[in-house]
Amino acid sequence: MPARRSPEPHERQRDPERTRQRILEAAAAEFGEHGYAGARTRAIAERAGVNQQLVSYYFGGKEGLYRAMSQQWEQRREGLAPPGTPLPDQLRNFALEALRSPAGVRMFAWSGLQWTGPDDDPDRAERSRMLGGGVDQLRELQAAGRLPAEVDPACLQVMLMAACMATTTLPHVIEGLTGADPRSPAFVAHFADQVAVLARLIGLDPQEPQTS
Amino acid sequence: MPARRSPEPHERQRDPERTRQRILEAAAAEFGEHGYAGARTRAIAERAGVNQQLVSYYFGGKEGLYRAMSQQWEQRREGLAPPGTPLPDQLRNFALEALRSPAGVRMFAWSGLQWTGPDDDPDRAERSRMLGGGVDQLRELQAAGRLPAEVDPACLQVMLMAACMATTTLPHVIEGLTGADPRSPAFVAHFADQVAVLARLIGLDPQEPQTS
DNA sequence: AGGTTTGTCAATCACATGATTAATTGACTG
DNA sequence: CAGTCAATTAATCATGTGATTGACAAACCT
Repeated sequence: MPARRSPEPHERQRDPERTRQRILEAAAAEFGEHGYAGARTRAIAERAGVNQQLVSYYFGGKEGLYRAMSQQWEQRREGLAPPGTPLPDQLRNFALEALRSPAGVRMFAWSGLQWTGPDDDPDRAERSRMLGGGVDQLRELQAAGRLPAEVDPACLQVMLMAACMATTTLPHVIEGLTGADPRSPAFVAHFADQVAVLARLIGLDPQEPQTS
Repeated sequence: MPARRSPEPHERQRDPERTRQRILEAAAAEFGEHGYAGARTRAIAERAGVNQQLVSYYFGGKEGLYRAMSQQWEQRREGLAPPGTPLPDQLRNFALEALRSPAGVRMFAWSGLQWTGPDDDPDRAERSRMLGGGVDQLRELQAAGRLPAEVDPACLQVMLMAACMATTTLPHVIEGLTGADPRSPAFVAHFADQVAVLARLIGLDPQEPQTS
């Protein structure tokens, strides 16, 4: 009998960490597809291949699971925009995120509609920390005179983010307007390019290394 | 006793048309706030001040009510963009819609996330009918050489729509970035102006009556 | 090995939800 | 005024839902 002595964590029959992770992944998928109200705890357990009770055991119920998972996603989002990247590319990358982790983008969209106010928003801190950078870049651009004074950088940033998420938030509009499948890799890529084009149109190009 | 003979419809104790309408309005509010899955039939009945059963009586249940109401909203949306209006103003108006009928805009946003495909989309027809105009204007603009060839007019239109809806779809981002209340009339108005500014930045201004 | 803790499961509960049924009330007809 | 139909209500149902309970089994400790 091959009764091994010290099984590697990933081979163990009982691996709480792995189970936790599986539940979180399943939750992201389910919540992403149906939103908080539409998601079913049973469905999450099934997706994860575990017993439903474990959701309560590890996260204290549906709400706790939602919080844990959304927080995890907010943190993951922080690494999304490397500081040095030119804005058009940064935006294109964000638009492409709909391809890399559709569930994450969808969750982000749901959370916007569910948002009720600054209070009871557990992810407020992570979010504002993550979003500061983009606005700063726009402010610099404006200070350099490359953006009209009438532009409010924060608003512009928000509008561009909304634009990037359109394949997720407005698929019905896209389908009705172009006939294309808003979620197909081909279209998302095309759309991401168009976001970059828009950014360039506004004049967010990286300037050639300073003439004066 | 003032037993009047022909009471005006709105004074009658029993007025099916009025009841129908009250239910539809209540439904818009409830569905707008919580989305389809989150909305409660009981809450709709209470808002409307009628018995819950009437929802089934008039609309055949929650789903029927949702369909009826969303269709009504799609139709109402058609009158939103008068043909002659310059694009920047048209966009500003759309952004201001978050003030005039928040429920309508929110419903539109929910429907995007719930959207599963061209099939089982009852409002497809109305939507595409309503959206055609904007893209045409952009195409003309492009044909006139006032918009780079690399721009895909349909995508641009979608991105601008998404931007207009940002006070509704990304309130958490707005709050975290500006500290302002994303739903306050003051901010929505400011944001709508910024949308117009963006439109002008892209060059969607109405051209002064042709020089050549 | 024996006992304790921790991870997992099956079975079940209490409750909210959407729907149904049947009764009631008001309006219109002849 | 009786009778009929439409509008509205109250009471109840079947079911899906998230949560709980208690058994039990694998790992850990000595």
